[in-house]
Amino acid sequence: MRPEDLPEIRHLHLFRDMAQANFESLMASSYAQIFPQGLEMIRQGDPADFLHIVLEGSVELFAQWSGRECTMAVLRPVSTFILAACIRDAPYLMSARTLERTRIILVPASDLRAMFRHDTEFAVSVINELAACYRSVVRNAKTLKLRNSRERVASYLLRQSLLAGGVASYILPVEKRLLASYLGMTPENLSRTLRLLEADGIKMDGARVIITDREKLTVLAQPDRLIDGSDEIAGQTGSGLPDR
Amino acid sequence: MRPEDLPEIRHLHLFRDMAQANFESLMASSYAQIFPQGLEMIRQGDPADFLHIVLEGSVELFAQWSGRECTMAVLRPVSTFILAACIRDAPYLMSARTLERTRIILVPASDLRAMFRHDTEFAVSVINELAACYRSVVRNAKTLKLRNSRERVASYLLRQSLLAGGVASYILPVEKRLLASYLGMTPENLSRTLRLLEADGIKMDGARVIITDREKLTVLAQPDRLIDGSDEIAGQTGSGLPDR
DNA sequence: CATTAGAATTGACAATTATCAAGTGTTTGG
DNA sequence: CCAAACACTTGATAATTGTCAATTCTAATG
Repeated sequence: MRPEDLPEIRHLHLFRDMAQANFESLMASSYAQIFPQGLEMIRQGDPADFLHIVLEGSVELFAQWSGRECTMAVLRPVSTFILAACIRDAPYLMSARTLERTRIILVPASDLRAMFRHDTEFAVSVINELAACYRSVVRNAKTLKLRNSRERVASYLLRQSLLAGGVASYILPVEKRLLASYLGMTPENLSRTLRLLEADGIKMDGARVIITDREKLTVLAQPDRLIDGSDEIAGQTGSGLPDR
Repeated sequence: MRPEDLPEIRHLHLFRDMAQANFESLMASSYAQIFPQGLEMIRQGDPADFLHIVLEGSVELFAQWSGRECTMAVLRPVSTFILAACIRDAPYLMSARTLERTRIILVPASDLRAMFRHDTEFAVSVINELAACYRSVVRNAKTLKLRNSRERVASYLLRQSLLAGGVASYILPVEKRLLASYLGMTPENLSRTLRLLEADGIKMDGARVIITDREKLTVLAQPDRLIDGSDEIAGQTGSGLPDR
């Protein structure tokens, strides 16, 4: 692991509050690895031996069943993944593959489990992290069950704009076929839906999204902080989403 | 709270391992409440002030958006709910209503948050509980995205049979319209699907499910421990589901 | 026991979404 | 720069799922 990695990892909520000595001990047993693009680094069902931290590149979490697969999330630096499997010492529920050349830190799950018994501040951080992850998946399930595909696309586009600071135009952060899978639809359906949304305030130009009529898009997307928001730190207002 | 409630609560994984004095302290600030049938006891968006424990009756967790609603889970004794919202001191993401007359213990969220900083064993229990909840929602999201409604129904029916010990016949634990919403479909669609599944090894008689051809149903349902399983305690085999 | 409200079913139909196939565009590696 | 691979789009069609309306069934209540 490079020495310049440590501060970046240390800044993560998960590691921010633990004692320095404990952080160093955890990092001492961890190591970095670089994966080429398109490598399936985690296969669902395998035992969870390492907490993963993305430092560079990007990673797709996906699930498979009966010959089908779907994208569950895309992770970018700096973030951790598959914490829950590590904690429960259980098989991964999702697979992971790199979307580009990616540098990952691997933290042994057993050290992790030992550490939160030893360092209360770290335990509290793990609790907060897991609670946030849980709520994030619940939001996801809500969008899948309550919105149809057109509404999911519209709210996704609006949310991305807000995440980028309310800009009127931005580049999609992922390929469209991957976005389609993430949103629970086929690439063909996404393609047609994006076209149809040109009547509702957006315009596509390749991977560029241009919001031409935010009011109209908002009426369709009905953004909701209990779905599209994220758990902000107390005191921050966050996404600028309405209460309901 | 009744004195006979305490052992039941104490047996929950969440409270099993904490110091007795701490458990008593937590319970001392908690109180019981009885709700009539059909009462909306939690409204999504409200601040999370109490961890809830169902002691008698049953509770539906549901989500609302834009005039629609869907069932997210049904809880029965003895179990806790909305732990994550309490921990993050954030608004509830789901609403809750009683499905029958229900007795609930309310544990103040602030006491809860103070307690896991104070009692390491409790912190570890919270970590394990949250990780299990997270994995449970991920399984849910997987079934929604990877299976069509027929497959969701089939795997639900098979799973319930296995949970009841592999019985060939059992009563549905919830009303069909609620089951439909839980499975992400309309009551009409569920009704028709159940009828169609009579060609695939099941037979319905009111709320009774009769599995007439387990092999055939299994071929359709393709049960998968990474979706239909639950995080068993190490050493136990659990649901009897295949690895893939 | 009769009444009634709500659950469940069924049919007809509409909307949504997926599939298949063909083609266009874009990127990448030799 | 060219060729190949792959993403994306579009059209035609099929499958799935939802909606609306009308019964039938079931369970709770007075």
